Amino acid sequence: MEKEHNLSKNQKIIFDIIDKSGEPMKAYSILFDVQKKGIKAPLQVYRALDKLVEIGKIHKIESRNAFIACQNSSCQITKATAFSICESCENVSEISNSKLSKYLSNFSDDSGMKYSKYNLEFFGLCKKCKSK
Amino acid sequence: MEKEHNLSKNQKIIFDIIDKSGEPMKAYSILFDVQKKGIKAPLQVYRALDKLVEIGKIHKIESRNAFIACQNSSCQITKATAFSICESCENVSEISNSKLSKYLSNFSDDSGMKYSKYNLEFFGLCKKCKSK
DNA sequence: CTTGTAAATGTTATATTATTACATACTGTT
DNA sequence: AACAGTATGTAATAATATAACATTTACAAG
Repeated sequence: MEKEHNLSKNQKIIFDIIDKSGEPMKAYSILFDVQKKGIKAPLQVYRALDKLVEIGKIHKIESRNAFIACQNSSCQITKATAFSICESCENVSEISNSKLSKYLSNFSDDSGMKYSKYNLEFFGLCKKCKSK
Repeated sequence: MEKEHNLSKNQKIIFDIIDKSGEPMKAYSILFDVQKKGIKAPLQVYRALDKLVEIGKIHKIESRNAFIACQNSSCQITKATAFSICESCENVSEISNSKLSKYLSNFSDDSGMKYSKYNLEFFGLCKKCKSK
C-alpha cells in the first residue's frame, strides 16, 4: 500500500492546475491562474509547491525553474528523478526506465559520499522537432 | 589538440575568482567580489558566466543556482556533466567516472528523443558529514 | 470537550536571481 | 579603411524565491 497524502485546500488547488496542464508550470504562472480561487500571494504558492515536491506529487525541473506533476502513477521515487527535455519545443517528460533508475540508484564511487537521491535531466530534440 | 579559448578581460576575472574559490559561487557573490576590479553590474557578470558555461570552463549547479569551475582538466564534456552534492555541508564536486558518462551518453529509449546533453546531480552526505 | 501541538494559511515586505534595451568599444579579418 | 563579430558599460526592470509575523485549522492525548 502506498501512503495516502491528504492534500490541504491550497495544495489540492495547485496540484490540480499543474496536473491538468500536463506540462511544466512556473510558480508565478500558477499564481496568476489561482488568483480567482483566492490564492493571492507568491508564498502561498511556494508553500504548496514545497509540500507537493516533498511528498512526490510534483517534481521541480531545475534547469527551467518549473514544476511538473509526477507521471509515475504512484510517485514513490521522489529520490530518483529523470527527465527528457526538448530544447526546441521545451516539451518535458519524465523518464521511467527501470534499468536507468537501478543503475543510478546503485551508483557509488570512491569519494566516500553516501548517495541518497539524484536528479537527471537529458536535453535534446524530440521526435517532432528533429524532423523539422 | 583542444581548442584554446582566449578569454576576454571580464571573462578572465570572473573565471579566476570561481576557479580559485574551488566551490560553487553565486552570481551576486561573484559580483560583490569583482566590484573592486571595475565590474559593477549584474549583467557584466551574467554575460561572462554565460560564455564560460558555453565553452565549458565552468558549469552551473542547477539546484543551487551557482557556478563551479570545471574540474575535468580539459573540459571537453560540457554536454555531459555529473555532480555530487552534500546536503549537509553543501560541498560540491564534479564526478568524472567514465563508466557513468559512457552509460549516460549512450542512453536512449523508445521516446524518439535524440539526446545530445545531460546533467546529473547526486545528493547525499559526504564522508565528513556522514560521521557526525 | 479542551488542551496541546503540528501543519496550514494569510499578508506584507523584501531578498535573490536574471534579463531587456540601448549605446559604445574592441578584435581580427578582407 | 571598412566590415563583422564579439565584448563592454549602464540603467532599468523582470522573474524567482524567502523572511517575518499573526492567525487558523486539524487532530490526537488527556
